[in-house]
Amino acid sequence: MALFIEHGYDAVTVADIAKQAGLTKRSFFNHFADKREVMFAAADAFEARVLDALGRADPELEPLDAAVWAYSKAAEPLGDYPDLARARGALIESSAELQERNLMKMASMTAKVAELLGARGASPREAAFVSQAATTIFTTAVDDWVQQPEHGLDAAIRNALSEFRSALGAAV
Amino acid sequence: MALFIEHGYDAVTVADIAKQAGLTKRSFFNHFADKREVMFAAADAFEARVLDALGRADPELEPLDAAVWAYSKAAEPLGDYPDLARARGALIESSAELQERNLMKMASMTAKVAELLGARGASPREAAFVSQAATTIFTTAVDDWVQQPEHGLDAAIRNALSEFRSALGAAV
DNA sequence: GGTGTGATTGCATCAGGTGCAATAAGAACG
DNA sequence: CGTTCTTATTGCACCTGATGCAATCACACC
Repeated sequence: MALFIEHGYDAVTVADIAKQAGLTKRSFFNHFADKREVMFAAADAFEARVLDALGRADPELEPLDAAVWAYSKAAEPLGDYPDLARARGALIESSAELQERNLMKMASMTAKVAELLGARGASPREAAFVSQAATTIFTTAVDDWVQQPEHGLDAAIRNALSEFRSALGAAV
Repeated sequence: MALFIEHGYDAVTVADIAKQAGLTKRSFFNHFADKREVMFAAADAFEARVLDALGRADPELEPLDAAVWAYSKAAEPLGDYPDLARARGALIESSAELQERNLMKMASMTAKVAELLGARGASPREAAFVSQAATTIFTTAVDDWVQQPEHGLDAAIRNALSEFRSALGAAV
């Protein structure tokens, strides 16, 4: 990430990354499926925490509340490093292929969350809609928080959820 | 698309495509930014129709209804060719890089729709949430329709919108 | 000290993608 | 009809990402 930030994502080659890590290009591809993946190792861990939290969520909670709670819980370790999140976000925004990969990761996580919501009793359709809503709420909250970290990520999530409810409340 | 369907996306090279079209690899890249884009020429045209329709939508409609109406209107020309949509969908699903590109296109269109909803008077936040909802509803409807085309795409959209409302109604 | 296992590497190879300069193909014009 | 201007096509050199395979290195374990 340091290399990417300094020179830009496109300007850094896989050989550069490998050299920085004291390895060869070939070894890089033993650890990461492609150049993009190196930016998403943390995201994979985050997904695991989300799914874990959702599995432990209060069964009484409505699907949307449960999903948002899981995101909130999983995001707790990130809350102390807004600068890191901002740098990562800027990097992703700077490269189309990173944006694509990011969307893919989010979509994949959304699908898995939906599956767990289904296991909690929601219909597949409801689970899919609610999970998509939770993803939207979470990414919106992160964007807000990254720009104004002072109130904390948790508050940003609660705020985004509330705004989502009032935005969709009129229409639904 | 015929080549992709016959041999699979990965197995077909850009040189193959160019040869089939009576051109060279270099000329292919004069027409398409990359190999993936060749699958999304129609999608770009669809986006244009969505934005155009939304511009003409009844100003009295609530944001979500306006957006969904625009998708419905823009999708009319597709309604007669469910087989084509199914083949295209299967192809995209078969390739991770096509999925990524598809998500990117949808995200980009979602952002543009949100902008137009903003121009209709919605707040940026409401516009973003509603536009994301409309995208979810539309893609869900297309999936449904592709599997059971007999009731028509328009009915599938209306149905998905209704299901969205009832799924989010309890939570919102 | 020997052995087995996994990580690392070198190498060859391929496909996607780009910049640049040359050239072919026409359309427009006198 | 011939010229000119524009645009599409091409060839070529070159780079990066990515993969398969075989060799080898490091090292924990017995």
